[in-house]
Amino acid sequence: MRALLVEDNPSEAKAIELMLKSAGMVVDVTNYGEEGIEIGKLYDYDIIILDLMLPDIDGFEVLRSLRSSRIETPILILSGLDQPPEKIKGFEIGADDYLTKPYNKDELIARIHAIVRRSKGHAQSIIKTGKLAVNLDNQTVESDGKPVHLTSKEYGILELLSLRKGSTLTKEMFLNHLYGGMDEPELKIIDVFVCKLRKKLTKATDDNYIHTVWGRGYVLRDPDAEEQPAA
Amino acid sequence: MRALLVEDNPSEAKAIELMLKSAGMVVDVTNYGEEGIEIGKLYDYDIIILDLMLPDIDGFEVLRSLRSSRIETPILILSGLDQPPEKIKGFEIGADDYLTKPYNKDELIARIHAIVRRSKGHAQSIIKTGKLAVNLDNQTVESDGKPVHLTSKEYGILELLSLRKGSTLTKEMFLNHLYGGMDEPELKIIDVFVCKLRKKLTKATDDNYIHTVWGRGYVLRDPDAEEQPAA
DNA sequence: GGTAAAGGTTAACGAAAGGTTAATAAATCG
DNA sequence: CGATTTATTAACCTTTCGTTAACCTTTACC
Repeated sequence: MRALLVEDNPSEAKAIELMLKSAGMVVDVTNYGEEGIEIGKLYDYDIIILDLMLPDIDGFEVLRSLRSSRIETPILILSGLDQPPEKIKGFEIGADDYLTKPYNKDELIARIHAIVRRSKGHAQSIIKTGKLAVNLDNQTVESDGKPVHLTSKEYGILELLSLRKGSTLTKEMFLNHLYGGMDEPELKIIDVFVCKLRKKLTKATDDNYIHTVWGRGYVLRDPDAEEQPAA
Repeated sequence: MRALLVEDNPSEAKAIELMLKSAGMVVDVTNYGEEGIEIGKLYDYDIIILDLMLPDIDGFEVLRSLRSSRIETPILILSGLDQPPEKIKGFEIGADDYLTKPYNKDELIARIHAIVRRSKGHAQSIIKTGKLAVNLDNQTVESDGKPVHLTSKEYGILELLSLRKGSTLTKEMFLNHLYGGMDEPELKIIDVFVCKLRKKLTKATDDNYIHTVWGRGYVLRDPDAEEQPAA
């Protein structure tokens, strides 16, 4: 999961960044609203966390600007103010959730998980595909109840496949989901992780869940499913 | 599907080109309005995507020039301006749709698909012919609900046949639909793909959909249909 | 703080899929 | 029948994918 944090206060930013990373997220941080707009448009984040109190631009401006650029990324607003008018204003122009400081870590993480899940059309935080069960909250995977150990990148691949199961995802999308900032490795790394992941999954399930779509990417599909309307 | 993109800003052009290609289109790009007019007349595109803000010529001039040359290719206009007078002016002289920047990728692709479909007289994005169902949006084919795997060129042949089913299409038309720019292979390749495609389709349907019109080309026809009024 | 283990990354190479050409066989027309 | 067009197959080349091993980086633990 890839997140963008827009927070002007550096120490506050660092604190939140650590919270997010401890929950397994890939996090990009900016202390400037303008920059937030810029890179928010540039990359495809799973969520943008936005502090309302920015020095150069009002947080609402960032939100409005992103939305008017048709950026559909879910946005969670953080705020010290608990003023109802502000709150309502924020929701109206398209924020997906609103959290008032001080908030606690677990609540922040839980809300983020819920927003991202719902934005991809999943009501539950456990996504089941055949014998596989991917738990988005604690980033674990089970096969028929037995835990499957995955490394964090392997999990990242499976997470994206699960969130968008049934559709073909390009390697670029995986790269985008797995890495933050500018230091992306080579595309080829995705092949390697898919290979490792497949090996672990077939060992655990005796089935093949990840299908290759030549020249396009990969799809997650339930091998027991009757019919596939195609993606 | 073959598209011509006329966009003066090179980085913008590259971005859009990638979007279109990721949706499986064959794309030619030009950064100049004059050139857009020229190659727009020369080749038979399924759609022309036109940015209004060109350095040498006004986008409307391109549009007007193409239309006055009896080029009926559907044209989608992109624009940074959201001024109603401009908009109306654009539609009046024959644009088929109008999209204001910034737009999002899915919307752009969806509109293009819709325009091309309608320009060939199809209301739905799934074209059914006997047991065959060709899904133009995700480029998949089904026979009685079962997926038929086609390579991208094979699909390209069937796509054009479906879009213009009932009419005889020359090999040149297929070549034109399948390849962009100047690097077209030999005409003969169409025979080869039609052969491969037929083989897959008869295997999947036990029927013959693609008929040869000697000396002219190929037609897609429903084998169960009574009578054919000729193309 | 040093060291082993685990994870991440790159490089390399063979396998597979797709695209193209060329060659040959079959069909159609005059 | 001969000329031309089409059908089919095989061979070839290119791109993409799968897999492994080696190498580097981070983490965890003593």
